[in-house]
Amino acid sequence: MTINFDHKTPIYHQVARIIRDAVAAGDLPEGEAIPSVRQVSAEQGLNPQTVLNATRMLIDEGILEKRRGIGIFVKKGARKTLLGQGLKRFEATDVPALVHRARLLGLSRKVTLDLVKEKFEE
Amino acid sequence: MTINFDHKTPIYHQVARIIRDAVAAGDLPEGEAIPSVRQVSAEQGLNPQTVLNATRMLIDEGILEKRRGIGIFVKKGARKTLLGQGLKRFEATDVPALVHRARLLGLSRKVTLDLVKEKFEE
Amino acid sequence: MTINFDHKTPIYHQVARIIRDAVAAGDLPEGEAIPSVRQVSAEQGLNPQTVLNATRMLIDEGILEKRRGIGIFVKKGARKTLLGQGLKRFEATDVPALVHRARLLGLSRKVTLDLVKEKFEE
Amino acid sequence: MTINFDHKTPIYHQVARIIRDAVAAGDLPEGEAIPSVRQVSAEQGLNPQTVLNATRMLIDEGILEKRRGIGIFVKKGARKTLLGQGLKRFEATDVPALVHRARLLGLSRKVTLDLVKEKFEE
DNA sequence: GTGGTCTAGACCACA
DNA sequence: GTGGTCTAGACCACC
Repeated sequence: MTINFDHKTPIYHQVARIIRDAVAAGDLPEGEAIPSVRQVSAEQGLNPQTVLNATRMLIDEGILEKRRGIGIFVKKGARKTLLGQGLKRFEATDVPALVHRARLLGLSRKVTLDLVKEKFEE
Repeated sequence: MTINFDHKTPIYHQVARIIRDAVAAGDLPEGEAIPSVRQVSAEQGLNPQTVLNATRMLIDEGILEKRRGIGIFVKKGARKTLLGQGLKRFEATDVPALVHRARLLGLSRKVTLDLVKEKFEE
Repeated sequence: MTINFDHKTPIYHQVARIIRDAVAAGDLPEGEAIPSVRQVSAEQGLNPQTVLNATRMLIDEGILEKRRGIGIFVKKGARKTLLGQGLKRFEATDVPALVHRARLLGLSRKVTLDLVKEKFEE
Repeated sequence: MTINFDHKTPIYHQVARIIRDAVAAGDLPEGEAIPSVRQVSAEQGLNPQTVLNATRMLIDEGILEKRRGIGIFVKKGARKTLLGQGLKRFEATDVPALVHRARLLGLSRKVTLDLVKEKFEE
């Protein structure tokens, strides 16, 4: 769990990404509570507001849900939601972006595929 | 040459990107002057400072160079620099990021390669 | 901390110089935040942009680093970097330039050394 | 005779420096005409105005003199003037600046003198 | 004509 | 609170 403070990407995005990955990987099981905002902010040296921003983002995305007075929980079906969103984004954004860049660089289809294949085998 | 004022990426980044692409594509030949800051700012309805921000960025990157009192020129070797940087980034960052995401989604090598291949053929 | 508004060297260069010297002297310790852009601009009667120009310069030089939403900090190793750069410049540029000028003026080695020695003792 | 177009120092300063050095070295003898503005600007790819700026500067300094309709000449006593100015500047500006920098770097008198001595012997 | 610098004042995202 | 970006408008040195 590493936060990059000088990075261009906002810290609350980084926190949200870490939580998302933990849910997708099953480290934060569905239906269970996530660590409290207070705890996370203290452990990581973050402003509580920043951590709250991250959870708010994930609640909006339908990954987490707040139960008043108790805590924040991983929503039922969160993993499925995450994987679905991820796949959609992968097909509609990530792959096209890669192909676009490959074309700008003048790379052939074969060279590009070889690079991806090679990386996959590492 | 279109600037998106609503987009969250800073205008001067967009301008820099446009110039970079024009240099990489050879539309702005090496050794030649680029349009003056004032001309661009007038044409695009931008503040000269904003355009200057973009050129400063590209000068720092070694793509452009100033000649006192005359204007801003495309540096010799700029295309090579750009393509080199781009290729390096493609191999070291873009492809690994794609593969990483594919793995998180549980996509097989074959499925991923098919998605890329398909996009390439569009 | 004095800014000379009449001097021909840009104000933001003067500000950068002041910060550099403060870091080199240890007045701004490594890892600590420097005074905020707004504070400095208010105290010195400068435009925030002008102060920002100086900090941008020093960030590019690797002396300072930003932490999102918190402030600008003296980078670890900044003093060493500064003194290293300074010494390198002193040996490779300043001393040769002095000797070159002495030779153009037809000054002997002894006379030159005496001038330096004398100045040192003031 | 090399002009650095991207250098921070103005081109007309560079031109003036070249002429000054040529006079001091005797390559442009006192009483003789210097190459015409037109010729220099054509040969070096400079704006005539730029070359004029340099000569005007040197006329102000008492190094050159204009003879209407004939050309620009090296003034009698120019070498002496140059060497005098140079010596004055050397003592009052160059040496103190070097010593100041040495002190900022924490260099002792001995180390500094050794550096100068060493450079002198090259 | 070119870019360089500075000011004043505004709005925004982030912590 | 922090810095980031943008605009409008001014003056300057340089070529």
